[in-house]
Amino acid sequence: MDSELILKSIARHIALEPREEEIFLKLLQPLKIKRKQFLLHRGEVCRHAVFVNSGCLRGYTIDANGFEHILSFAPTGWWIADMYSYITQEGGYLNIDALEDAQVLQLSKEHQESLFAQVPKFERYYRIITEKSLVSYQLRTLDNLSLTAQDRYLNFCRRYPSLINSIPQKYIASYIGVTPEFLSKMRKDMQKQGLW
Amino acid sequence: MDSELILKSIARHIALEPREEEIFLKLLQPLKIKRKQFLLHRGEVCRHAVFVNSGCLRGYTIDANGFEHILSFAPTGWWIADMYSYITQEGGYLNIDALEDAQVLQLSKEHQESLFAQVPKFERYYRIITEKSLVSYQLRTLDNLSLTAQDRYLNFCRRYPSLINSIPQKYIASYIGVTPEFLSKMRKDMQKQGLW
DNA sequence: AAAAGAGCTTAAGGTAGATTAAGAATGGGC
DNA sequence: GCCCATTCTTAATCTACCTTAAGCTCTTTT
Repeated sequence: MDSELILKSIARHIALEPREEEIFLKLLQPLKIKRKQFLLHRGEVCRHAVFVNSGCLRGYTIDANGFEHILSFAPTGWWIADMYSYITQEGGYLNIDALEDAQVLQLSKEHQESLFAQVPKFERYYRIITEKSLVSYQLRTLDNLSLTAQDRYLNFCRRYPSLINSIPQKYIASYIGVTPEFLSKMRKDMQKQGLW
Repeated sequence: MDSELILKSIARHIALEPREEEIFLKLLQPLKIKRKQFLLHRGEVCRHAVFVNSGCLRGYTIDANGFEHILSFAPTGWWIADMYSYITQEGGYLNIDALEDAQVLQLSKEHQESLFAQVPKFERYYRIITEKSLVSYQLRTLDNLSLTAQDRYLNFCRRYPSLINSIPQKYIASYIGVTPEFLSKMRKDMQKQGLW
């Protein structure tokens, strides 16, 4: 099990003793996922929070007309879960699948609670990363309310530079809230305008 | 200082001993705010998380064209802050003001850290309410991506029934992302359709 | 009680972005 | 190295929502 990346991510927020690292790592369950393979289907209970060691996952819904809407990408070094379902342990609303072959580390809800009991410092770690995630969704909400599709796309490019050339463009369209056709047109317009 | 409401809110997530309650309450600073009075201007550092004991506040931005976009309402019993600024203690992007005369309890960032040091259980409380807030912004993001303005309005009515008749309609328009004129038209259409 | 302001409604005309449909380019699986 | 999938592009048409502007209804102020 490759634990270097996740320990580095944690060390950014709390300091662990070797004993505490060991407790934590024992609670993780490694898993390999193939491209297009699902980790979670809508309606299922999300039993694990998932840390991405390599590859890229996405969380998304399908609306009444069959269109996908991507809530989140999880490239290397990010966590992903259906937070609503993970918190309540009731059926969720997200599908989670892999955009590329991926290796992940899973932390079950029960193991997380056990971790909090054994090493209370982890409450702090999860509080802090949840706060950061909250801020990014707040910014995204304001972007959705106030920006044109073109500005949302430019923001996306700034915030996720690594994804621009590694995932199909249609997924970016689905994340920023436009059709693939319109994103294609925007990109052409931006080239003409010399913005690209 | 009226502390009943905030203690009840906390008791829903963690159990406090009388001694711990006392420590907490001493760190709070009560404040009265008049309608239209500002708690925070864009660009300022958000030094306090604010719990609303009575009244209603809102957090919002103003875009490049001078239009307001409401990120959050904070009616009685809710917390509000510019989370980005509160976390980083750098200049923020939100204005926060009162829609009605209000009484609030302020917890400064320094006092919050002191609270975590003295009563680590509070890490858990803030983790949990941050998780819930995160989930509600995730749902809102998906609503913005997948729903029509009319469905977003119906959702708003379901989620904030107390606000529908207590705040001006133009603020609801600004929250769901339409112009006041269009919300007015939608409501008329919904009456005709018998949806109302 | 008049005046001023703030919020709401109505309606005509405009635009960002969706829909539909077709063809072109890419790329993964065998 | 070929084939079928998937993805991307282009363009015409359509629509949800915006803009502008005017008049109306409440409040609040004087």
